[in-house]
Amino acid sequence: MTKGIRQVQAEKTKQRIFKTALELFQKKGFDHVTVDEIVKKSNSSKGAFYGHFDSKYGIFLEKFKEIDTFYENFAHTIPEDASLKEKILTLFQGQMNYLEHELGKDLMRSVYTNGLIESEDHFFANTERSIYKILNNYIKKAIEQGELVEEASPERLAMLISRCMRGNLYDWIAFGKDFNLQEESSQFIELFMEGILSRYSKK
Amino acid sequence: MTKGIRQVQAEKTKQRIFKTALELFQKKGFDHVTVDEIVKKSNSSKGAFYGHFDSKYGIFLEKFKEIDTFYENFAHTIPEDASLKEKILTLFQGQMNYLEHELGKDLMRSVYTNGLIESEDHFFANTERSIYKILNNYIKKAIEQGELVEEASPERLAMLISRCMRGNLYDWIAFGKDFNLQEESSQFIELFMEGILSRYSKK
DNA sequence: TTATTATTTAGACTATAGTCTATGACTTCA
DNA sequence: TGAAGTCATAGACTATAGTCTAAATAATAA
Repeated sequence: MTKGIRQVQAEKTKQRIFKTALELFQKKGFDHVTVDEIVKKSNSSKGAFYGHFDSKYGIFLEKFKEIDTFYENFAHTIPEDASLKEKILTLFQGQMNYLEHELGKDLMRSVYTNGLIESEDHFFANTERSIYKILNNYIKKAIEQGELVEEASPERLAMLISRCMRGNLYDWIAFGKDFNLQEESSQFIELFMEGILSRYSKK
Repeated sequence: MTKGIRQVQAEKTKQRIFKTALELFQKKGFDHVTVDEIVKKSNSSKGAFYGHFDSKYGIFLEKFKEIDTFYENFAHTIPEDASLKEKILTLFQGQMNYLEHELGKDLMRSVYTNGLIESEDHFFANTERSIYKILNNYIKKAIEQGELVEEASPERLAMLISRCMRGNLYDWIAFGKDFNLQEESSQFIELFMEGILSRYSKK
């Protein structure tokens, strides 16, 4: 079943809006770009814009979804036989590096602001599925291999660990330039993993 | 030096706006109350409103500052001779209980959204001075009494611990009704403290 | 092929946060 | 005591995110 002319046209419009918007955001910062401006520069219209995206934030969310691809690729580069702690530290470093340098603070600010908006579907529950899966697998494997006791709940621990990520990212966005994301989050997760191990490892 | 009629009048106006706004927020939720509505119902004006508050959020921030009083009172109720872990767990519980039941999720949502806005002065650095001081004192005392090694930096650990608070509060706001704030943050901080102790205590 | 329906887009319109300026009333100081 | 300055407030105005309706045209059915 081939795509009709219409769908192709619509997709083109969407991409035009998307690219123009990201360019403008990059150049002037999210808050200094208006929807009217995006629409004008991309030769489209409000109708088209809101037909394709839920909001100005929506543009970012679209971009943010690329993170899933990153996670999946990155997870493959971590050796299977590393310890749970090593795996998670490496994942943290890779993630923070990616978020800081590929996506950037402005985009992350939008993502985190958006996460706070009241809505039925839990934002992070949807957007970060990949990371939960990866964490889950690591923990399950650690239990199977006797690194952690049976009582440790993978879902629960994955949630707590991902919360560490959010805490560090929040502070990075909130505390501004003096905050070294890589350094801070490494230290943080190392302490937290220490706690998990001291509680849940078969000593 | 007594206050002139003007200052008294201005303070009255401010309080009228403040109370009316909080009432309306309570009744209809932050997002469903307009500044025009607040101004009209409080028999004041836009000029007065923005003369007294920076923004609609500003109202909340004003209320949020009361938290300092809470911290100071609460800290006194914790026995001096408790262990560091006990002190911090108790503080967490008290704080989360206060935030959930006294200030409420809507207000906290505003505070956390506001914390993400780009600005020179670090929002949490200013608003949460009290909590840093309290945490700092606890940790210093723990070092003095030999609970923790000398190398532990009170400022650093206080920052990390307060980050745990922010992480849990963020998730509470983001993940909606299924999130038990008390339970979640107790578990979280317990693991984190375990990590701190396993790293920094003179075993 | 023609008629009907659905989709995409244009752009006017609405809602609302925040700005700006004028005004009048207190305060200060000669 | 009155002139000059300052402060608090009113409310019109601006900026901009998001809604709504209609028009154009592709897809589908008869």
